[in-house]
Amino acid sequence: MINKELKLYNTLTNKKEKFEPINKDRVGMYVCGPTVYGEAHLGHARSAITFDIVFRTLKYLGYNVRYVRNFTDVGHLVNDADSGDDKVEKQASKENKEPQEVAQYYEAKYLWAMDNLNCLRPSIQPLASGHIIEQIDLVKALLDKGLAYISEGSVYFDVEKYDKTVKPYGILSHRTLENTKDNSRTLSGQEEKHNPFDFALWKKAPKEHIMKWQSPWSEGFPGWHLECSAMSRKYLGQEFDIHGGGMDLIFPHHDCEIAQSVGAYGNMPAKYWLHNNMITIEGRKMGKSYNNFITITEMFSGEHHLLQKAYNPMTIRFFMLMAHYRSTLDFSNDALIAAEKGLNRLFEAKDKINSLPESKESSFDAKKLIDDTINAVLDDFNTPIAIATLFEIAKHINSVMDKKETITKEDKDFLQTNFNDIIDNILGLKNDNKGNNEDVIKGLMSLVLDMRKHARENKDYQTSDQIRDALQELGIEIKDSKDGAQWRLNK
RNA sequence: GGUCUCUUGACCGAGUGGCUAGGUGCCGGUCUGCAAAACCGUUUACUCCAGUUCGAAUCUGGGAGAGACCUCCA
Repeated sequence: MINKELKLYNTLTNKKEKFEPINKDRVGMYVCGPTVYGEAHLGHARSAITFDIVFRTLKYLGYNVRYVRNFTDVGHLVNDADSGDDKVEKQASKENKEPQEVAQYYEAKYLWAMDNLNCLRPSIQPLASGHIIEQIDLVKALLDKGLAYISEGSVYFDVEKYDKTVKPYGILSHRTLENTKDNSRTLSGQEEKHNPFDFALWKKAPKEHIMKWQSPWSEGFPGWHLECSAMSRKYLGQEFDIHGGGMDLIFPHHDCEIAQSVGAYGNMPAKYWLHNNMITIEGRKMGKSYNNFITITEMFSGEHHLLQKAYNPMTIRFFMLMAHYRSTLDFSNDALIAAEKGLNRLFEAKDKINSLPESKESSFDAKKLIDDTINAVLDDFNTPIAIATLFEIAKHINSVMDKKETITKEDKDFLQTNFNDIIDNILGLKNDNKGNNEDVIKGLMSLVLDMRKHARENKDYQTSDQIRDALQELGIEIKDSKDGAQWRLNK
């Protein structure tokens, strides 16, 4: 264990707090994952990257972390109670596929994208559809406590009763029930509910609904917030350390989760609630509902009208880490390009450490700079400060290389270990600038063949033969024809 | 309408009551046959108004603008 203090901003208290795990060296973290009815976009990436940093930092500190992130493949209603449609199912009928088919497809795509962004896979990635029994049990527990009621085959959470008899509703978003009452929209089809702000725990499925399960109340499906309460409890226990997600989940999602868990089991599910801010695009939140999102696939390929070019995964990751996770981050090509160049500079410095000339003395305090970097990360995951400090170190590395500064062997070894450790393991930035080799080879070949053609036109057969022979050595066969030269790689 | 947040230089983006954040760009330099790359140096700043203070971009009050949540949402 590394004996350093980690501070994190707790939405519950609106304060930065010292992290003290419930168990000495084990940490449980639950993060709300995506609803798998569409492709992952930059917003999903931000959330995944944010909590990847949390995960990596905790591991760096020596904690044994169990990181749980769910896939929501069922149960999120499109439009409150009035339609009863399920997002996954709706998408399925649109694509003429089985709901499970759609969910699995997007689940795989999501994982592919996050793997590329070098996000470590969570320890457990449960599916909502695989935990119907646990969710039914939770509904039962709430009914037993009298905090839920049955209406027309559906079960609703009695928010008012909970608020009066158990705990104030809305403690995470810091709003009062009075406040919520005043502002709840009156939606159609809510006659089943006692109050408009009550939320569904179990919904009776309309006959055309495909995704449905047997329950004591009706053939139906679980309510919007239930899965996270049920699954976090199953894998992390009744009380765990960190619960995370996007800021847009604070209300109602996380407040409902709290109400369900506290109502059923008596205690707060998590101690620390962490929320990442949104990615914006032209000042607006990026999201499906605004139809202004860029998928990660599009980022990698550059095929989107707002993209000037393709961006590689590490550029995207670095771009996100250059802003603090609790600030909104505005998407722009300029910022991405700036990130790309900056990251390369950092990688170049990293590669140089090994070949630095050693001296008797160091002209700068490597230990302090590394300390500053780590302390920045430990101060509520302040990656922008950490990165700024890494750039400072990079500048020193370059200066030593230019013989304007000096470094001892000891400091050099220290940097080699720690600079790399921070970049590789804490920030999770890896230098895999392999790029698209095929395009490069094609370009190179047309260039080489062009030069050979010129040589032949000038009757410089010595050069043209030299090119052909050298290519032959590399396993590239040249075939001259009337229409020019063709080539083939014999491997 | 209610609750809350934000407003920093050409762009992105940190931050603290007093000391140049950092990146990208621009400009200058080193290097170079020329160029590019690389490296070094430099430059422009805190939405407006009033107040507290020896001193505020940072605290307080007010104005303007933007955004988030209040409905599924990372």
